[in-house]
Amino acid sequence: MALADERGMEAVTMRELGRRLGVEAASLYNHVAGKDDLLDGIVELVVARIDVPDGATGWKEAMRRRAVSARAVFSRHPWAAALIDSRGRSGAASLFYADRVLGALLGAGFSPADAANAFLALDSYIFGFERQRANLSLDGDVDTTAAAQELLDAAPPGAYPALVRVATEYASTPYDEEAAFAFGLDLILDGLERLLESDSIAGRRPPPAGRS
Amino acid sequence: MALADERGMEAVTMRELGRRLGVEAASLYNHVAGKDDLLDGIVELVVARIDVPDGATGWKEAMRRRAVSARAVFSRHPWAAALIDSRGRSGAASLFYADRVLGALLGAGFSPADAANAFLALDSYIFGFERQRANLSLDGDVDTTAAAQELLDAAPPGAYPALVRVATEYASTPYDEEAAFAFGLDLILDGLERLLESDSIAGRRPPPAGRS
DNA sequence: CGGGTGGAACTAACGGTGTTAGTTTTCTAC
DNA sequence: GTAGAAAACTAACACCGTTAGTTCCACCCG
Repeated sequence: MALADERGMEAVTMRELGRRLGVEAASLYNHVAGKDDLLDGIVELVVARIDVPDGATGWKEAMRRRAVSARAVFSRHPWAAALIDSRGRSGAASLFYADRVLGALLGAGFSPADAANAFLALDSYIFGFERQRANLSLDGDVDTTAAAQELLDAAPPGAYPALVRVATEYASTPYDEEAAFAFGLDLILDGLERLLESDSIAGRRPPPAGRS
Repeated sequence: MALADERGMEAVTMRELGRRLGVEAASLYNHVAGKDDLLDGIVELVVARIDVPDGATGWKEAMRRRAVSARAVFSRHPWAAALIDSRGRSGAASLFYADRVLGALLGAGFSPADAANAFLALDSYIFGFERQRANLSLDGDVDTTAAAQELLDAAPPGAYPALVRVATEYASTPYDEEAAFAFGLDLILDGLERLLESDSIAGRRPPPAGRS
């Protein structure tokens, strides 16, 4: 993880890791089954760092905390989200994580199907947001106003009117990533809350899994 | 793309592609600057296949169409989502795509900041969902009831109660991916609609970018 | 104290990757 | 028919993950 933090994921190679540890690459195979095993271990470590609902706080706050916690982890380790979704998450930490999240949702009154869908929707958003952040801001604090200005300069005069209008906006007022993340997150959380309320009013008729 | 479709992304290598074209690997460099250039080209082709708002249909329907279109493309080319988010999207097709989406949102009355946030939220969800789908169902039609049963068998007896409860549900009734996707999508779209209505009622006071 | 045992390092190599340099073939256009 | 360009070829480089076989060294037991 330290190696990935400092030099990026593409630098974590058996030989480089060995060099880092003062050891030959082949020697690592005494401790790890292979590179896949190594990466799986890293994934487990990362997932274990994400805050997990504790059962005491309400579901909405718990979900929000989980989301911002995941985002904090991904911001500290920009390679983590890409790594996690390039491999399955099937380790103990991942199962524990899923269990706690689903537990919080079931405890709040969601049906099993809705809980699963809510979990999937939230995780899709959280991981998807990170993915977009990672490959448009290139990790690290990019000056978004400068980036917007650059796009304005590079764009052909007539083309992309809407894109230009939005870029103009962000060329003057800086982009607040925290607010952007909260925007979509609250959309989903508020929607889930409304779903929960309408179901409890409707008197426990099993709700359809899909579209309203 | 044909090679990736048939043998997976890890099979698209310079030498294999050359073999496919009856040519040596090094010869490809007469047509492509390098592998990055090649992959960028593939990304452009994929993005160009996603339906783009045409300006005639309402914003909500246009966004939904775009989402299901993207999902259809990703389902035909399971490697595409991972490829796109492993590289930036900066080509002409990507810019065109972004412009059309933002245009539809601006035209519907969203402020530039809200349009950008809505675009980001939707794309985060669309791509994030695909990512999750790809690495838990392993491309192709996995029997989800069997997978759920397998998890039930493998889980330690006492652990993961919530996970087990949800898995039990899906061991009997099969998982409807379409419905699961629509679940989160409608959450976001309905939330955006509500945001739009409340803003237009509130009489054009510039709305905060972030949480409600 | 001495020897055996086992873990963890080493060297060397294999097949595969992207990529480059230099050369040769092939096609097109005058 | 030939000059020149486009695109193929061969050969090689540096790197990757991984394996086989070997050596070293520290610990335990008699």
